[in-house]
Amino acid sequence: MDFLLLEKQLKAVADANRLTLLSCLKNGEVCVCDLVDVLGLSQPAVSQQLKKLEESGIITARKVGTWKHYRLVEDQTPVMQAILSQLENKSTCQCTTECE
Amino acid sequence: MDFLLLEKQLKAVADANRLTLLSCLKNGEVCVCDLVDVLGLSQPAVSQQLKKLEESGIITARKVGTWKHYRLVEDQTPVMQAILSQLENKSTCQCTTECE
DNA sequence: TTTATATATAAGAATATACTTATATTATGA
DNA sequence: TCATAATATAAGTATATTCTTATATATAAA
Repeated sequence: MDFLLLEKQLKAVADANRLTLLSCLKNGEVCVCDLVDVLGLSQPAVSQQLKKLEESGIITARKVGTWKHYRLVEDQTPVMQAILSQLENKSTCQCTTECE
Repeated sequence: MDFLLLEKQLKAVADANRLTLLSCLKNGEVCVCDLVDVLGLSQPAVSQQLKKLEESGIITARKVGTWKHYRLVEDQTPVMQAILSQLENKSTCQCTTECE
């Protein structure tokens, strides 16, 4: 694991809101609108947080109509595996809208 | 591991200079003056970085005369163990001054 | 087409972070 | 006790981060 990727991923997760987002995604895909409800921030703020996690290779997304479903990347680094295993599984923020 | 400690430790390590400091400490105790040489920053800057790592429970120190020797805390969290194991062992920055 | 909905991007402001230089503290040794 | 050395703290500045509101984009549905 290279140093720059390690630093980038650590910066991405070193934030309470983004750790909460990851907790929500432990159970599977969640769409942005549900994550907005969980964090209680504006929609653009959540979108920006998700972008940061995506750009560091921790999460990925697929579009379903106008929705966008984010999920954890399957292949996580050892450090990310350790971090994710410490997060509680927030199944409450499961995708509520009917998903394809 | 509680969420707040996790966030605090992640914030502490999410920085290239502080990751480098941890690399230096993997081999054992190092005094501040040697760490200053490694980072190439001012002495106060390094002192502040060390403080941040100490306050999050990752490193600790002992005084030896006017020197202060920092080292990794023995009992690391699983997340910190994973992070530390990814860092290269920078033995170059071993304490050069004769230590007690 | 037009309208509505979900999400992303842009711009700007508030706050946090990480340096710098100057100074304080503490221990040693002359 | 005075001077020196190692480290810490304080204050200020530059930069980065993280929100907000406004606007753009893309899809779906009327």
